[in-house]
Amino acid sequence: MNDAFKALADPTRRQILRLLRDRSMSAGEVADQFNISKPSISHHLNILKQAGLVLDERQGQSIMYSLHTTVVEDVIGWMFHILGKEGKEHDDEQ
Amino acid sequence: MNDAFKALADPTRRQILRLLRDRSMSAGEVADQFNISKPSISHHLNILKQAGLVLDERQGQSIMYSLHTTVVEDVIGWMFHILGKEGKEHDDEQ
DNA sequence: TAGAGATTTAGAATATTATCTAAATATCTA
DNA sequence: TAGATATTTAGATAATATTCTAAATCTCTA
Repeated sequence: MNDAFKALADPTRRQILRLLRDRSMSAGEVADQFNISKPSISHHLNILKQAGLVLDERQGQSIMYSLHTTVVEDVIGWMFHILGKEGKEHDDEQ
Repeated sequence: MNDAFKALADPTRRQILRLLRDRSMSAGEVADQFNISKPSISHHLNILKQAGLVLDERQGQSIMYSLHTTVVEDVIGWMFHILGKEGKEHDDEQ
Protein backbone atom coordinates (compact mmCIF):
# COMPACT_ATOMS: atom_id res chain seq x y z
CA MET A 1 0.00 0.00 0.00
CA ASN A 2 3.03 2.24 0.31
CA ASP A 3 3.21 2.37 -3.48
CA ALA A 4 -0.41 3.50 -3.61
CA PHE A 5 0.18 6.36 -1.17
CA LYS A 6 3.25 7.43 -3.12
CA ALA A 7 1.34 7.26 -6.38
CA LEU A 8 -1.43 9.41 -4.92
CA ALA A 9 1.06 12.06 -3.81
CA ASP A 10 1.39 13.50 -7.30
CA PRO A 11 -1.40 15.84 -8.52
CA THR A 12 -1.02 14.77 -12.14
CA ARG A 13 -1.56 11.16 -11.17
CA ARG A 14 -4.59 12.06 -9.07
CA GLN A 15 -6.02 13.91 -12.04
CA ILE A 16 -5.42 10.85 -14.22
CA LEU A 17 -7.43 8.77 -11.75
CA ARG A 18 -10.22 11.33 -11.89
CA LEU A 19 -10.26 11.09 -15.69
CA LEU A 20 -10.32 7.29 -15.60
CA ARG A 21 -13.13 7.39 -13.05
CA ASP A 22 -15.52 8.46 -15.81
CA ARG A 23 -14.27 6.17 -18.57
CA SER A 24 -11.31 4.12 -19.69
CA MET A 25 -8.88 5.92 -21.94
CA SER A 26 -5.89 5.11 -24.09
CA ALA A 27 -2.51 6.39 -23.01
CA GLY A 28 -2.63 8.95 -25.80
CA GLU A 29 -6.06 10.21 -24.76
CA VAL A 30 -4.81 10.65 -21.22
CA ALA A 31 -1.71 12.49 -22.44
CA ASP A 32 -3.88 14.85 -24.51
CA GLN A 33 -5.41 16.16 -21.27
CA PHE A 34 -2.10 17.50 -19.99
CA ASN A 35 0.66 19.86 -21.05
CA ILE A 36 3.16 17.13 -20.30
CA SER A 37 5.03 14.98 -22.78
CA LYS A 38 3.70 11.54 -23.66
CA PRO A 39 6.68 9.73 -22.16
CA SER A 40 6.11 11.51 -18.86
CA ILE A 41 2.45 10.52 -18.86
CA SER A 42 3.47 6.98 -19.71
CA HIS A 43 5.73 7.04 -16.67
CA HIS A 44 2.90 8.27 -14.46
CA LEU A 45 0.60 5.56 -15.81
CA ASN A 46 3.24 2.97 -15.04
CA ILE A 47 3.52 4.19 -11.44
CA LEU A 48 -0.26 3.99 -11.07
CA LYS A 49 -0.17 0.49 -12.54
CA GLN A 50 2.62 -0.65 -10.20
CA ALA A 51 0.59 0.70 -7.30
CA GLY A 52 -2.41 -1.35 -8.44
CA LEU A 53 -4.53 1.73 -9.02
CA VAL A 54 -5.09 1.20 -12.75
CA LEU A 55 -5.24 -1.72 -15.16
CA ASP A 56 -3.93 -1.70 -18.71
CA GLU A 57 -5.08 -3.76 -21.66
CA ARG A 58 -3.88 -3.59 -25.21
CA GLN A 59 -6.59 -3.04 -27.79
CA GLY A 60 -4.97 -3.05 -31.19
CA GLN A 61 -2.54 -0.18 -31.47
CA SER A 62 -3.76 1.47 -28.30
CA ILE A 63 -3.35 0.50 -24.70
CA MET A 64 -6.45 1.20 -22.68
CA TYR A 65 -6.12 2.24 -19.06
CA SER A 66 -8.92 1.82 -16.56
CA LEU A 67 -9.41 2.45 -12.86
CA HIS A 68 -8.80 -0.48 -10.53
CA THR A 69 -10.67 0.18 -7.34
CA THR A 70 -9.43 -2.56 -5.01
CA VAL A 71 -6.41 -0.64 -3.77
CA VAL A 72 -8.44 2.55 -3.54
CA GLU A 73 -10.65 0.68 -1.11
CA ASP A 74 -7.60 -0.44 0.86
CA VAL A 75 -6.46 3.15 1.20
CA ILE A 76 -9.92 4.20 2.33
CA GLY A 77 -9.76 1.42 4.92
CA TRP A 78 -6.47 2.75 6.22
CA MET A 79 -7.89 6.27 6.43
CA PHE A 80 -10.95 5.08 8.33
CA HIS A 81 -8.70 3.19 10.70
CA ILE A 82 -6.96 6.48 11.47
CA LEU A 83 -10.29 8.12 12.17
CA GLY A 84 -11.73 5.49 14.48
CA LYS A 85 -10.58 4.36 17.86
CA GLU A 86 -11.70 0.78 17.35
CA GLY A 87 -10.07 -1.85 15.16
CA LYS A 88 -6.45 -1.56 16.25
CA GLU A 89 -5.58 -4.71 14.31
CA HIS A 90 -5.31 -2.88 11.02
CA ASP A 91 -2.49 -4.10 8.78
CA ASP A 92 0.09 -1.67 7.48
CA GLU A 93 3.56 -1.82 6.18
CA GLN A 94 5.75 0.31 8.38
CA MET B 1 -5.25 18.78 0.04
CA ASN B 2 -2.14 18.26 -2.05
CA ASP B 3 -0.07 18.78 1.11
CA ALA B 4 -2.07 16.06 2.85
CA PHE B 5 -1.47 13.54 0.07
CA LYS B 6 2.23 14.38 0.07
CA ALA B 7 2.39 14.05 3.84
CA LEU B 8 0.69 10.66 3.66
CA ALA B 9 3.21 9.41 1.10
CA ASP B 10 5.89 8.80 3.74
CA PRO B 11 5.62 5.61 5.83
CA THR B 12 7.17 7.21 8.91
CA ARG B 13 4.54 9.94 8.85
CA ARG B 14 1.74 7.42 8.42
CA GLN B 15 3.09 5.53 11.41
CA ILE B 16 3.12 8.77 13.41
CA LEU B 17 -0.56 9.26 12.57
CA ARG B 18 -1.26 5.72 13.73
CA LEU B 19 0.47 6.43 17.02
CA LEU B 20 -1.43 9.67 17.51
CA ARG B 21 -4.68 7.88 16.72
CA ASP B 22 -4.53 6.20 20.12
CA ARG B 23 -3.35 9.15 22.19
CA SER B 24 -1.65 12.52 21.95
CA MET B 25 2.10 12.44 22.44
CA SER B 26 4.93 14.88 22.91
CA ALA B 27 7.45 15.26 20.09
CA GLY B 28 9.97 13.37 22.20
CA GLU B 29 7.60 10.47 22.84
CA VAL B 30 6.96 10.21 19.12
CA ALA B 31 10.68 10.28 18.37
CA ASP B 32 11.27 7.48 20.89
CA GLN B 33 9.20 5.15 18.70
CA PHE B 34 11.61 5.43 15.77
CA ASN B 35 15.25 4.89 14.96
CA ILE B 36 15.37 8.33 13.46
CA SER B 37 16.92 11.46 14.94
CA LYS B 38 14.74 13.91 16.84
CA PRO B 39 15.27 16.71 14.32
CA SER B 40 14.06 14.43 11.53
CA ILE B 41 10.95 13.51 13.49
CA SER B 42 10.41 17.18 14.23
CA HIS B 43 10.55 17.79 10.49
CA HIS B 44 7.99 15.06 9.83
CA LEU B 45 5.71 16.49 12.52
CA ASN B 46 5.96 19.89 10.91
CA ILE B 47 4.98 18.48 7.52
CA LEU B 48 1.98 16.77 9.12
CA LYS B 49 1.08 20.04 10.81
CA GLN B 50 1.37 22.05 7.58
CA ALA B 51 -0.89 19.49 5.93
CA GLY B 52 -3.47 19.97 8.67
CA LEU B 53 -3.22 16.36 9.79
CA VAL B 54 -2.01 17.09 13.33
CA LEU B 55 -2.32 19.87 15.89
CA ASP B 56 0.39 20.97 18.26
CA GLU B 57 0.04 22.62 21.65
CA ARG B 58 2.76 23.52 24.07
CA GLN B 59 2.38 22.10 27.57
CA GLY B 60 5.24 23.36 29.65
CA GLN B 61 8.51 22.07 28.30
CA SER B 62 6.82 19.63 25.95
CA ILE B 63 4.86 20.18 22.79
CA MET B 64 1.95 17.79 22.51
CA TYR B 65 0.89 16.55 19.11
CA SER B 66 -2.58 15.22 18.40
CA LEU B 67 -4.46 13.93 15.39
CA HIS B 68 -6.62 16.43 13.52
CA THR B 69 -9.25 14.51 11.61
CA THR B 70 -10.82 17.16 9.39
CA VAL B 71 -8.34 16.80 6.56
CA VAL B 72 -8.38 13.01 6.92
CA GLU B 73 -12.09 13.23 6.18
CA ASP B 74 -11.39 15.40 3.14
CA VAL B 75 -9.00 12.79 1.79
CA ILE B 76 -11.56 10.06 2.38
CA GLY B 77 -14.06 12.19 0.48
CA TRP B 78 -11.69 12.43 -2.46
CA MET B 79 -11.11 8.69 -2.42
CA PHE B 80 -14.85 7.98 -2.37
CA HIS B 81 -15.30 10.36 -5.24
CA ILE B 82 -12.86 8.25 -7.24
CA LEU B 83 -14.82 5.12 -6.41
CA GLY B 84 -18.27 6.43 -7.29
CA LYS B 85 -19.65 7.44 -10.64
CA GLU B 86 -21.95 10.08 -9.20
CA GLY B 87 -20.98 13.44 -7.75
CA LYS B 88 -18.73 14.75 -10.51
CA GLU B 89 -18.64 18.20 -8.92
CA HIS B 90 -15.97 17.24 -6.39
CA ASP B 91 -13.43 19.96 -5.67
CA ASP B 92 -9.75 19.28 -6.17
CA GLU B 93 -6.67 21.30 -6.79
CA GLN B 94 -4.90 20.67 -10.10
C1' DT C 1 6.39 -6.24 -45.84
C1' DA C 2 7.20 -1.17 -45.56
C1' DG C 3 5.42 2.69 -43.46
C1' DA C 4 2.51 5.05 -40.13
C1' DG C 5 0.67 5.54 -35.61
C1' DA C 6 0.76 4.55 -30.53
C1' DT C 7 3.31 3.70 -26.64
C1' DT C 8 7.29 2.67 -23.97
C1' DT C 9 12.30 2.61 -22.86
C1' DA C 10 16.76 4.93 -22.20
C1' DG C 11 19.44 8.41 -20.51
C1' DA C 12 20.04 12.86 -18.59
C1' DA C 13 18.87 17.30 -16.16
C1' DT C 14 16.55 19.48 -12.45
C1' DA C 15 13.84 19.62 -8.31
C1' DT C 16 12.25 17.68 -4.15
C1' DT C 17 12.71 14.86 -0.04
C1' DA C 18 14.63 12.48 3.96
C1' DT C 19 18.10 12.40 6.89
C1' DC C 20 22.03 13.77 9.68
C1' DT C 21 24.98 16.76 13.10
C1' DA C 22 25.55 21.05 15.35
C1' DA C 23 23.62 25.01 17.14
C1' DA C 24 19.75 27.88 18.68
C1' DT C 25 15.46 28.63 21.27
C1' DA C 26 12.15 27.95 24.89
C1' DT C 27 10.71 26.33 29.44
C1' DC C 28 11.17 24.70 33.99
C1' DT C 29 13.49 24.27 38.49
C1' DA C 30 16.99 24.45 42.07
C1' DT D 1 19.51 33.27 37.19
C1' DA D 2 22.27 29.07 35.85
C1' DG D 3 21.72 24.62 34.38
C1' DA D 4 18.92 20.90 32.61
C1' DT D 5 15.42 19.24 29.50
C1' DA D 6 12.59 19.50 25.21
C1' DT D 7 12.16 20.91 20.72
C1' DT D 8 13.21 23.35 16.58
C1' DT D 9 16.21 25.65 13.13
C1' DA D 10 20.19 25.72 10.00
C1' DG D 11 22.96 23.82 6.75
C1' DA D 12 24.63 19.94 4.31
C1' DT D 13 24.39 15.42 1.89
C1' DA D 14 22.38 11.49 -0.36
C1' DA D 15 18.43 9.40 -2.34
C1' DT D 16 14.01 9.97 -5.12
C1' DA D 17 11.02 12.00 -8.30
C1' DT D 18 9.56 14.64 -12.31
C1' DT D 19 10.34 15.89 -16.64
C1' DC D 20 12.46 16.19 -21.14
C1' DT D 21 14.30 14.52 -25.98
C1' DA D 22 15.67 10.76 -28.78
C1' DA D 23 15.30 6.16 -29.91
C1' DA D 24 13.17 1.59 -29.67
C1' DT D 25 9.12 -1.51 -29.77
C1' DC D 26 4.66 -3.03 -31.05
C1' DT D 27 0.56 -3.16 -34.08
C1' DC D 28 -2.14 -2.26 -37.99
C1' DT D 29 -2.89 -1.57 -42.95
C1' DA D 30 -2.00 -0.53 -47.81
